[in-house]
Amino acid sequence: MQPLIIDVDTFNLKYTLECGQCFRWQKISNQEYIGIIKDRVLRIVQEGNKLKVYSNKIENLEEVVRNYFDLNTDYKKIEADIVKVDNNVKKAVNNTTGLRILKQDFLEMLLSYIISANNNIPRISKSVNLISKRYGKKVIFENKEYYLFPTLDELRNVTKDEYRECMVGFRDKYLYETVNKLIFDIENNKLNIENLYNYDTKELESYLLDFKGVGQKVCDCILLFAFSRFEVFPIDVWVERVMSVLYFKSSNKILKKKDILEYAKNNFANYSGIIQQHLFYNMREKMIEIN
DNA sequence: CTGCAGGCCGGCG
DNA sequence: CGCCGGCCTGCA
Repeated sequence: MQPLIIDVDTFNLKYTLECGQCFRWQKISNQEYIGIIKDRVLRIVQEGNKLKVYSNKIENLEEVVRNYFDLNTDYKKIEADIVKVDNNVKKAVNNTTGLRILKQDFLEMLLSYIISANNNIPRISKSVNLISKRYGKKVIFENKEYYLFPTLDELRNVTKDEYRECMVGFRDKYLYETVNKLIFDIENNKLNIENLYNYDTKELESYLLDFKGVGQKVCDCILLFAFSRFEVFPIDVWVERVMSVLYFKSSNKILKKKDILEYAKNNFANYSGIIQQHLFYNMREKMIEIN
């Protein structure tokens, strides 16, 4: 088939898909990945400022891709803005320009980041893929099978033990209770998922923190990667490490998450989440030194 | 064999 | 309140 061609600016497919915000994209090469957005499978190739997009489903394809990769937001302007923050940020952003925050599915983010607690990326991917394979719809694309992330309804009758069979370990009960709470809230008119996008960030945060298995870090990841709330700053052990080296090295007192959060709020402000992803990616790929 | 990985919960001081 | 031990699983 003829690919859909999309012109892009300040966009890097590799940095965007490998910065750790998503768990299911398969890497073919540095310029080519296969993954799932909503109800379709896509193979995307980046050639300079062009994306070639192949999919099993053509209708609204450009709109779906533009929305997922947030291509209608002016990242050139955002990056020009955040490089002024300080030299660490400037260096990081220049190394990984075009890294964008995805607009991913809420349910998938909620469950994936619950699974992420005290876990590592290969195992998180494995669990999310198992859950999709067992409960999601099968899609054939280029003669191979793929599985959509299941809907709430498809998860309705899944038991705690069945989650555990997906290798999620002690997080089984959190997934089970979370799915049940979502279904309960919807059926009792306490929740309309579409409406969550209209909540202000504090309101959304307090709703998310009510789920078992969702603490501050998991909550911030959902706010950032599903709801594009760029002002949040998820702090995991890696971010804690890079922040302490870059900004608190001369400090004598014991560093607390609260201190880092306050620093980000004061200095990174409305683009904290984007800066976090650049710093995290740069550190993990050793593009900046942290000793 | 231990230790530990992109935290969270629950119990305790 | 803040602190701390335990936790599935897989890999070093």
